[in-house]
Amino acid sequence: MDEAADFAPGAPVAVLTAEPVGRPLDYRAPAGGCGLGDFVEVPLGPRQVPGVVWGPATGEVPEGRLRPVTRRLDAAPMTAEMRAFLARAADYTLTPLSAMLRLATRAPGLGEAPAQRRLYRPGSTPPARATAARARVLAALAEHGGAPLTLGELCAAAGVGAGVVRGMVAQGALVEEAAPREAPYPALDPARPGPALSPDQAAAAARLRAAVAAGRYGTALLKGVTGSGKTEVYLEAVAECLARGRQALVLMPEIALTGEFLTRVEARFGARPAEWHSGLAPAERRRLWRMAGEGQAGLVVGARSALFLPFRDLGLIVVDEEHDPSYKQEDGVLYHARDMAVLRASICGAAVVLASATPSLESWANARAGKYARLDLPARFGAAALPAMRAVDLRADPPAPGRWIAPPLVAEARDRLARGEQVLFFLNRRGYAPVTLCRACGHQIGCDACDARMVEHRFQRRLVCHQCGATKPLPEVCPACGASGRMAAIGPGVERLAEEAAAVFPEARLAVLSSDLYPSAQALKAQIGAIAAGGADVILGTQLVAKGHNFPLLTLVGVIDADLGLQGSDLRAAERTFQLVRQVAGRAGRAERPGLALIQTFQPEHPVLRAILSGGDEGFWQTEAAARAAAGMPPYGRLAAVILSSPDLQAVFDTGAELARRAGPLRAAGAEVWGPAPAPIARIRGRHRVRMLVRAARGLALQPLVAAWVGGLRLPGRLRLTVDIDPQSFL
DNA sequence: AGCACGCCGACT
DNA sequence: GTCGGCGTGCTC
Repeated sequence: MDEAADFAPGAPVAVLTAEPVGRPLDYRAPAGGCGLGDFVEVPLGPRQVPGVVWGPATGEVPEGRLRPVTRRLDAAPMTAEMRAFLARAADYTLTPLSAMLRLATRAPGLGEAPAQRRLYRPGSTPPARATAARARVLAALAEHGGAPLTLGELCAAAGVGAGVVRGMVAQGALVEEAAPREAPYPALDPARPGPALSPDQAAAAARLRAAVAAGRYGTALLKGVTGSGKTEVYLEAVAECLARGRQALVLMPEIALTGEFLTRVEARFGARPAEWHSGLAPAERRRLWRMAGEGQAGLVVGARSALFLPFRDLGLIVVDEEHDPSYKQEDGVLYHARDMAVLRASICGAAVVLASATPSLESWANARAGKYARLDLPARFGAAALPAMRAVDLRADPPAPGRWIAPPLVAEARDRLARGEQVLFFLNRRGYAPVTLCRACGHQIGCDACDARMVEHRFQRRLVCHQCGATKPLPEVCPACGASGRMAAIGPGVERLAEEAAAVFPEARLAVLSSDLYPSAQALKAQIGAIAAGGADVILGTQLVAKGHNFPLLTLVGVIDADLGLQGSDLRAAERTFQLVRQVAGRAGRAERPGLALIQTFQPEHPVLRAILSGGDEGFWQTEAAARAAAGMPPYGRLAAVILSSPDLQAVFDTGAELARRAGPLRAAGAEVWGPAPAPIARIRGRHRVRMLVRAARGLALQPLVAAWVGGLRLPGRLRLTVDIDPQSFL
């Protein structure tokens, strides 16, 4: 424990806590001294809070006034690499260092000694009086192959009371031993033979293995269409990493973390990996956090926050579905998990694999520029071919009024259903209807706290605000003009589509996959599993169906409104639509049966639709890249957004104007500054919002400029200022 | 984040 | 005269 004490007892040290102080504070080293990275407990005002020994004292406060560190905590010290990662991530995202530490210490009971539990195994002496109960206890233990059991397990297995066990311990027939509650994860065996790989897969796997074996930073973009076997390929990289005794991390969009992937890992390595996501029980969270820190968790599969686990020796990070927008954390600390993965890997000498069928333009451009290696898996693995894709021109084949599934799609679906195959209708809109308006006066029901229309959710029988989650009942009487019974649902949501599907396909079993219809991620995953096993004929889904789920019986995908994402002026509208429609279409025909995707649109001649339909990926990316480069937009230029919000409208605009006045140094450095302008959603949760946007050339060090710009400002009252470096969403 | 300090209006 | 509203600022 007391190896390398960098600071002698009483020596001044800087300790970083997760408190909003933001920076390390000076303390005196505790009795026994402490080392860099040690987890400690320090007094802060009237409280005791956990922290990390961050470095030599800053000297901001005279030594005589320093309070001592209370104690060292029983946790593996934070590695120098982890500290460097947090510091660089804080600088990059313009986030206080303390907030980064909070991300990295999301484990309950950090400071407490690891919980122990008592285990029982047979002792050397046989029971003095061999009663039936005592014999059952020994038999129960023998049945478990000699592995020790807890008191509860043993009593249940033997059908005896705790008294029997206690008596046997007293006379030496049983031995009681303490074991850490936090058991290591079962070791994965990288030497097990992997599956047979196609020549393309084998070639890609060999390159990834070599990259991991090199033991230093490098990023590869692994591009392969749905079903091309990307997972098998990057699991070979995982195998290489494990064989070298280093840890591996596979990141997935939270919703894509299903049992299917864990089962594949088990088949490959003989044991399941450790899992990290927001739904984890506190004890499990603590166990994984500690095991990662002790190097005991060889492979962790997790959502984006797993990036901040205290890995001892991380050799590989895989970012699966790397284009997925959910990798960008949009509240609290604003970071992009893909970018932070590359940052962490570059610091700790790990390989990165970015896997996707439809890479982000950022990654595509980095590969083209030679910053990333590029590996393509062209063919689908196995018998299936890519789904055929056709447009349904809604101008020529419109659905009946009040309906949204056009006749060609209905006909095709009937055929598939008659053959016992599954059909998916995709509409990226939760709820029943996006707009509720009064037929008498035209009033639309909006949220009281947000500048947004409320969406009818018919299953819930309420109107829901998709910005703040507020709900209210559907009014019988128009709140504006008082007309009764004139409120009308306008436009389709996935629930309304289900209603239509039930009418058009009365025999079919329907399943609606929308995140709001399930109480927990667990329930949603169970439903996805049931559907994959054939528990439904027609699936109505929002975008979550695009995220890597495999439905073997599915042969027809109908995209109800491909124009939906193209309407806004969002920088990434084209890219997002391309990725989403391609991903959804890729759900069709994974098994032996050929798939078909029908894409409903009013503008089949639109370049994005043409690119989707033609399958000309490279052409699409080149066109998109050229347009972004011409506009100086990411990835060929850099953006930073500043969002001001306050309940006080005047304060928001005044501060925006003040910021605009102070933008001189930014402009002098070559950046453009736009705004202040009301945000597209000008009010959320009662807070008015104003945006400013900074654009700069890629070579410009944007963060220091923005930090100086924003930092000099005195913020009145309840006004909040958020800086979003590399913004993805422009709401 | 807490928790103090502090400076103005409504009561005993 | 005092109680208490929460705006402002500090925590080593």
